[in-house]
Amino acid sequence: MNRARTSHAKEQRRQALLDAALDEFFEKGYTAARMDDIASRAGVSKGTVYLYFKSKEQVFHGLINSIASPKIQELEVVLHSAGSAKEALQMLFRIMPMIVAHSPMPKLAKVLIGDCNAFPEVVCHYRQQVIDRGIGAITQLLEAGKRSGELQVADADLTARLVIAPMIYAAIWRVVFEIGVEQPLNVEALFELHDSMIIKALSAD
Amino acid sequence: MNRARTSHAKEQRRQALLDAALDEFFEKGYTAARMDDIASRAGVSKGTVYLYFKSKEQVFHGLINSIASPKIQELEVVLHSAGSAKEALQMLFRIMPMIVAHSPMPKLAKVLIGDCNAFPEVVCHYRQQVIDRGIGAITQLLEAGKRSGELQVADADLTARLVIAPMIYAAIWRVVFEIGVEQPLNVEALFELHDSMIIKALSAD
Amino acid sequence: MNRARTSHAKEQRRQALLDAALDEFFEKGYTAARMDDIASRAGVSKGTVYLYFKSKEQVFHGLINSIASPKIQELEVVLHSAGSAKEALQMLFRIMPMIVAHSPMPKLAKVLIGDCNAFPEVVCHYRQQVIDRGIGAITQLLEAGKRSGELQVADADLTARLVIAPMIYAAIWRVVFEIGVEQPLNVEALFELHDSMIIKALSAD
Amino acid sequence: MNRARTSHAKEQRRQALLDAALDEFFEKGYTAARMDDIASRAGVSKGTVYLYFKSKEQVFHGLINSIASPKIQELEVVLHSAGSAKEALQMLFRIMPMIVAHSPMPKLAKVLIGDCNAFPEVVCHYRQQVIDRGIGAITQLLEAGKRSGELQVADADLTARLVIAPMIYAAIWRVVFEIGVEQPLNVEALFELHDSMIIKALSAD
DNA sequence: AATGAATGAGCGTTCATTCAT
DNA sequence: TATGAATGAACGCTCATTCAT
Repeated sequence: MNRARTSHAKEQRRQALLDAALDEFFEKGYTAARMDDIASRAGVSKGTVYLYFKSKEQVFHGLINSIASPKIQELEVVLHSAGSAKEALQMLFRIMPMIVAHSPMPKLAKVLIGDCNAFPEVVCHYRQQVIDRGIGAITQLLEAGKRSGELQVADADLTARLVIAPMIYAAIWRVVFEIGVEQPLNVEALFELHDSMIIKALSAD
Repeated sequence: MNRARTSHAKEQRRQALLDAALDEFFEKGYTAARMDDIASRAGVSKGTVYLYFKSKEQVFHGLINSIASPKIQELEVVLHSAGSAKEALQMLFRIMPMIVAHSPMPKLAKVLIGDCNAFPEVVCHYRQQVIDRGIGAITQLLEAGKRSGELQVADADLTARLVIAPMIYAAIWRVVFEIGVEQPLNVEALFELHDSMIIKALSAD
Repeated sequence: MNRARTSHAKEQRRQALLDAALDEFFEKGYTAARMDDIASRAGVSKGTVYLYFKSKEQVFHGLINSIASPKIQELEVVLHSAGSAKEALQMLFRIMPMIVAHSPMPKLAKVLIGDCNAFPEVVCHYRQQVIDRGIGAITQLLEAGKRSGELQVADADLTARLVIAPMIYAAIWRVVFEIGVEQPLNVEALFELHDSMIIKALSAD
Repeated sequence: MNRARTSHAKEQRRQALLDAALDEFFEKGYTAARMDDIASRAGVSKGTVYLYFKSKEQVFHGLINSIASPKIQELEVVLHSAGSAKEALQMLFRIMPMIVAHSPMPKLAKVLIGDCNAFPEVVCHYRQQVIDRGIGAITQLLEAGKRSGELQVADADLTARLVIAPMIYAAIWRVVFEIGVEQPLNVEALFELHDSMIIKALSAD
């Protein structure tokens, strides 16, 4: 492979390595993934990986950090831009299938679940920076809906969890059960249904 | 360790090894789990494991088989014993928190998710014998409720998935985010809420 | 297996173990042969072998000792019973194919060759008690024939070696190259030819 | 150990490993030989062996292939270059002691004999490519001598075997009985004697 | 005397990491 | 910066040996 001289080229190569790492970690899990395979998937040789990451563990940390944070900020912005709570929920239910079907989130989730015990700090950090903030944003919108009388919400935090549960379910389903399967889960329809059921369940009588 | 001479004692030891294996696989993942550690967790020496299982892979298969199938049969029986669809759902929502909090299912799920790519046949078999049957049973009860006019169900299969989604969510949550955390998720309350929201969402207007 | 109470029964079982050991050592070599397999081939359990032999090494030694010595004494007797040197040689050439085709010698030779470096004392002992005595006996008969003018012998020791060389060749051939081969070496014919050629080569002009 | 960078240096290192392997297999047998010992005898570490050979078995195959074939072609050429059958035989009897005393053949033969049952395909291949061709070449020269009236040959194939038998004998003798022995077999004299006896035995009356 | 469950040292093999070029 | 040969710790698995019954 020709050399990455500029800092831009280096950043690109670093990203290529992270992409390769995600795929390898996803397919094999952290322990079974081989540095060699990450390297060749990124089109470089084994030693090169160590120019960009100090160790396999650092590749993992780099991977988590590169994916985690940005998405949540987007989410927070989107939810705050909605006029009403129901509108915000509907935006959410339109975003969710996109995340499940067209983002690296399911792969990352699989990796995190599989290797969570090997990286408790990562899990902790991830929970605080991603999960808690995500659930927090939804909790807030539910409480706003409750205050405005728009929604009937008994426990906003638990309700937020029920709101995102199908996303977790669908993400897991995709990465675990849809490897080489002909009939994939209809994610769009699932979230449309979820939308209508949640709206009905939270509507004032 | 004293010897297992009767076939009963041997079966007990086999089970002790499977228990140890579940914990090790759960904590480290299949690849990172060491046969040595499984052995000492079960209180025997390395070589002894191989008296009960031909290989690490066979330990894994033994583990999956020992946990998977029986539970689902129970579920099917329970659901069919209910008088009405709503009653059946309520039984389901009382069972779910038990499964999440007091069965090996969450640990097993974590293992399966983490190592699904290493054992596609296991995943396939598990899906057919456990997942599809579980979702199938719920789908049937929803359709029965629909036929009797008790429930409003647009798509029974997708609805069944939304019914179980919080169980997947809660199971994952427990094993991933509640390692050494002081404030655990209130699973009971979550499923009570899920119960009331699902019932409301499926009720005739 | 029922117990061997009398010392005769014990001796029989010991012999059964040695027979099994010869076959196992022959088929796998000393290192690759498993005590377990020797035991089951003899129809007893693993632990029983250790009632008759202190260790795997002792099984090997027991095996060598049980086969080696007696045969050579027979040979010495036979050769001394002959009227003339040529007669003695002819007896020898009739015995040789029997040894090659119908005695455990080829198997034993294969084992000894394969594991000679692991058991230098055994090899040394075997050479002194079997090989040197065998070659010595033939050397003596050749020298007797030379003294009587019956044979032309330049170097009796080397000639003795040329006399037995085809037996070594045939023994090796059988155990190495005739495993599952349809057309075996015609040992009888080989030694008839050897007989005639040696006689002609050693005859006075 | 410094690195083998050029393909020439790598070929050299591969050869060094094969040399080490021959010695280890010869001394301990295939099963008892340790990859570690092969490595250190070649001056490299354990892992390095696996850069050159996929497995212990492949080391064995590599060893057989590296030694077997070339020698026989030489032999065929040499025998065909002789003016007469007797001349050819004499050349053969001058080559034989060289092979026994100064080639790896005796060591290789010992290894092959000791582990023939573990590698039946190797034995089969070796027999066809080396043994049968070697015996075939000698058979042909004997038949040529017979046709020209130079030699009296009853059965060319069996005679060829008697011609080479002392080489097998001497090779075995060397590797089995001359480990740490002061008085080695006089191989030169043995083959001189064999020469004269064979010539006499095959001469027309 | 016989069994076979248990042990643990030992070996083949893998792979993260290093480093000379 | 990039390479890939070399290393050696680590792990799955085997099997000679022990010992309680």
